[in-house]
Amino acid sequence: MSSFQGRMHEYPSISIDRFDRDNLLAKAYFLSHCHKDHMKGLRAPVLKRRLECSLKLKLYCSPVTKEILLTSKKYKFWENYIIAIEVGTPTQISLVDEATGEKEDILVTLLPAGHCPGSVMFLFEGGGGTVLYTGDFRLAKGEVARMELLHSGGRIKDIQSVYLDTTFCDPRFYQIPSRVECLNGILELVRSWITLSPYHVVWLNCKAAYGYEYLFTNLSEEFSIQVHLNKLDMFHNMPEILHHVTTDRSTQIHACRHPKDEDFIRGNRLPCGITAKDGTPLRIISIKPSTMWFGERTNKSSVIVRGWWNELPRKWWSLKPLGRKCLGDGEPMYKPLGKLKRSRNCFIKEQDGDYDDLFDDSHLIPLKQRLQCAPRSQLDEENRDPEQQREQQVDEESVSKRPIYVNTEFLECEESNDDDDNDEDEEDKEAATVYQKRELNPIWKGSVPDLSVHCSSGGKAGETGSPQWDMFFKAESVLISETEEDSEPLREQEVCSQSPKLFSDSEDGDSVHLPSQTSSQSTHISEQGSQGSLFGEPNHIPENRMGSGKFTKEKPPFSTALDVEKSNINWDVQQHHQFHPDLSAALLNTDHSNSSQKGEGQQNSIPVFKSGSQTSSDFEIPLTPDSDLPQPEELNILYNKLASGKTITIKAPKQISGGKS
DNA sequence: GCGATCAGCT
DNA sequence: CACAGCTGATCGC
Repeated sequence: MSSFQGRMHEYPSISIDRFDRDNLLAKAYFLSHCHKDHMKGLRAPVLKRRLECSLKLKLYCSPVTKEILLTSKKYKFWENYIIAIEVGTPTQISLVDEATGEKEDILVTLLPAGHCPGSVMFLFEGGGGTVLYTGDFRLAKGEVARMELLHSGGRIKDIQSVYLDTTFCDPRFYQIPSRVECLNGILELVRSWITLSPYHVVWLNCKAAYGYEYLFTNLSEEFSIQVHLNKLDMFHNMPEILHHVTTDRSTQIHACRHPKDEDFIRGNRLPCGITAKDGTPLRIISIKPSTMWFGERTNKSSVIVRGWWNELPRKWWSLKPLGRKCLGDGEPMYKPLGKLKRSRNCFIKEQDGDYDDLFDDSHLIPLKQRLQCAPRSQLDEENRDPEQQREQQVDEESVSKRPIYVNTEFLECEESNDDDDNDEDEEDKEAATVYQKRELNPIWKGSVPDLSVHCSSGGKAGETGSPQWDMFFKAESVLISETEEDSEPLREQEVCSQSPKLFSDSEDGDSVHLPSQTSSQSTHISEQGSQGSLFGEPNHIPENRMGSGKFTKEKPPFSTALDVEKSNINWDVQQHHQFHPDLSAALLNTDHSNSSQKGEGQQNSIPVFKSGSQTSSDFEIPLTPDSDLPQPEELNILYNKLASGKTITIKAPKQISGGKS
């Protein structure tokens, strides 16, 4: 849940992404995107009543957000109160006090946020100054810098405040792979799986309602296989998406949901209940896209974790991510991080007393967690560690060149509008306040053009260097788990497109009834809906944004926002069915050799398959206390049995007293 | 019956 | 932790 309460200091009469409590008195509403945690109160009867009594009250959002919102019956009553604003089109809005008739004009500009279809940031300009509300956003390095509407007269606009979600402004997310990297990895994994046989299917475990569409469309494009979804109506005016998704269950790529879909997958069934016509059990892997994953572990050796999850007793490891201490008791709040400075490091305290305490309690945070990111000119070049210098070099290659001065509670930064450093000594411009979502999120990174973060952390983030994500994402081999059942080896056959005849549409007792499965839905593409960019593309699409290679054929909507959040994929890959003797025999040898190379020094690692030339297969998850560790001999026996296709019986884990069953 | 809140889960 | 949800229980209207 976003902790932003809906209102900004500068424009307290408008509400953004919150529609309850005090926000009921707003003169205008703004919705950045259609995720539930940004829609609190939006369907409340009290708000509906207020709408009906008002002549002026409107909700402003992007055309795509409007489309999505009105698709839902629960929000249909908004129909006459929504005004869609095209992305990248500064629009004047009058805020009218209906009691007194007082009027205030503000200019609002929607900027592409790259978070999910229709998602935008709001730039407000008016009597209260220029403020930017980012909402949830995901933008590649340099992408904001290219937004012309954040510039004026060749310079960045004087942004007084940035209202920012700092969820991923944390050293733990010291590097998140790009959408392209994640997409490449997923494509290869899916390719390696679905080409094995028509019975090999993929389930995309996508929790959020929107934000994975780029994944669906790229998968569909690459393999000419539409992705199965429960319903498509929200996309009926979005042909770029609609073309790649289907309600026809007879496909090898699924993103369908069911209230108990995890149970379905554990039982080797797809949430939609589809089965192969000839009764052959499907072989399902689940892929769980996750950005949080990249913050949950500091030592990431492999993004792809294959097999074993169901078969080994759970007591052998703990899957809990590393915990994080939380300061205070608290209700997370948006609080000012500090002043965004043009060129100096001096901090101007917010006059509002509510924030005075913010800058006095940085001592609460262990020194190690503090980030002191001084401007380059202030850094002692010789004293910086190699990692720091390396990061500096990386940053220098980017458009953004200016560092931000960061500590745990506030940051100061410099702004540059050009590529040189000529404004080092520039006078202070109007300061900007950056609001952060949680007190523990210390880093603010480049929401304003031409800002970058140069950090040296005392924590672990800087110790291991930046991961090379492309290495993690290479799917070289597949480890397949086993079950007690003996299965007939499958014919390996090329699969280049879906095989509709393969699957049975008849609903057996266990299958799921999906309400909206009409054949017309999967084929009908409306041509009426040119509602702006589905992914909030900038006014101009930078050349070479997508690099080279296999993405050159991508369509524009996906070439502009393919670079940050949801696409950070953790392939929590689970294999949920029978062991394929031939394949596994070959692959298990690989695993075995990897495990052998590890030696005794790393016994608390889960065996995983590694990519490319990497030989280490560490995946460091702490052991559950008092658990037994499988000895190498046991593993050898296990591997050999698996390799030869024998049945393996796993002992039930011991009950740990006091623990959950 | 509905909405709000909370706990629990993924 | 928290991403973006969901379900179920409880309480008040």
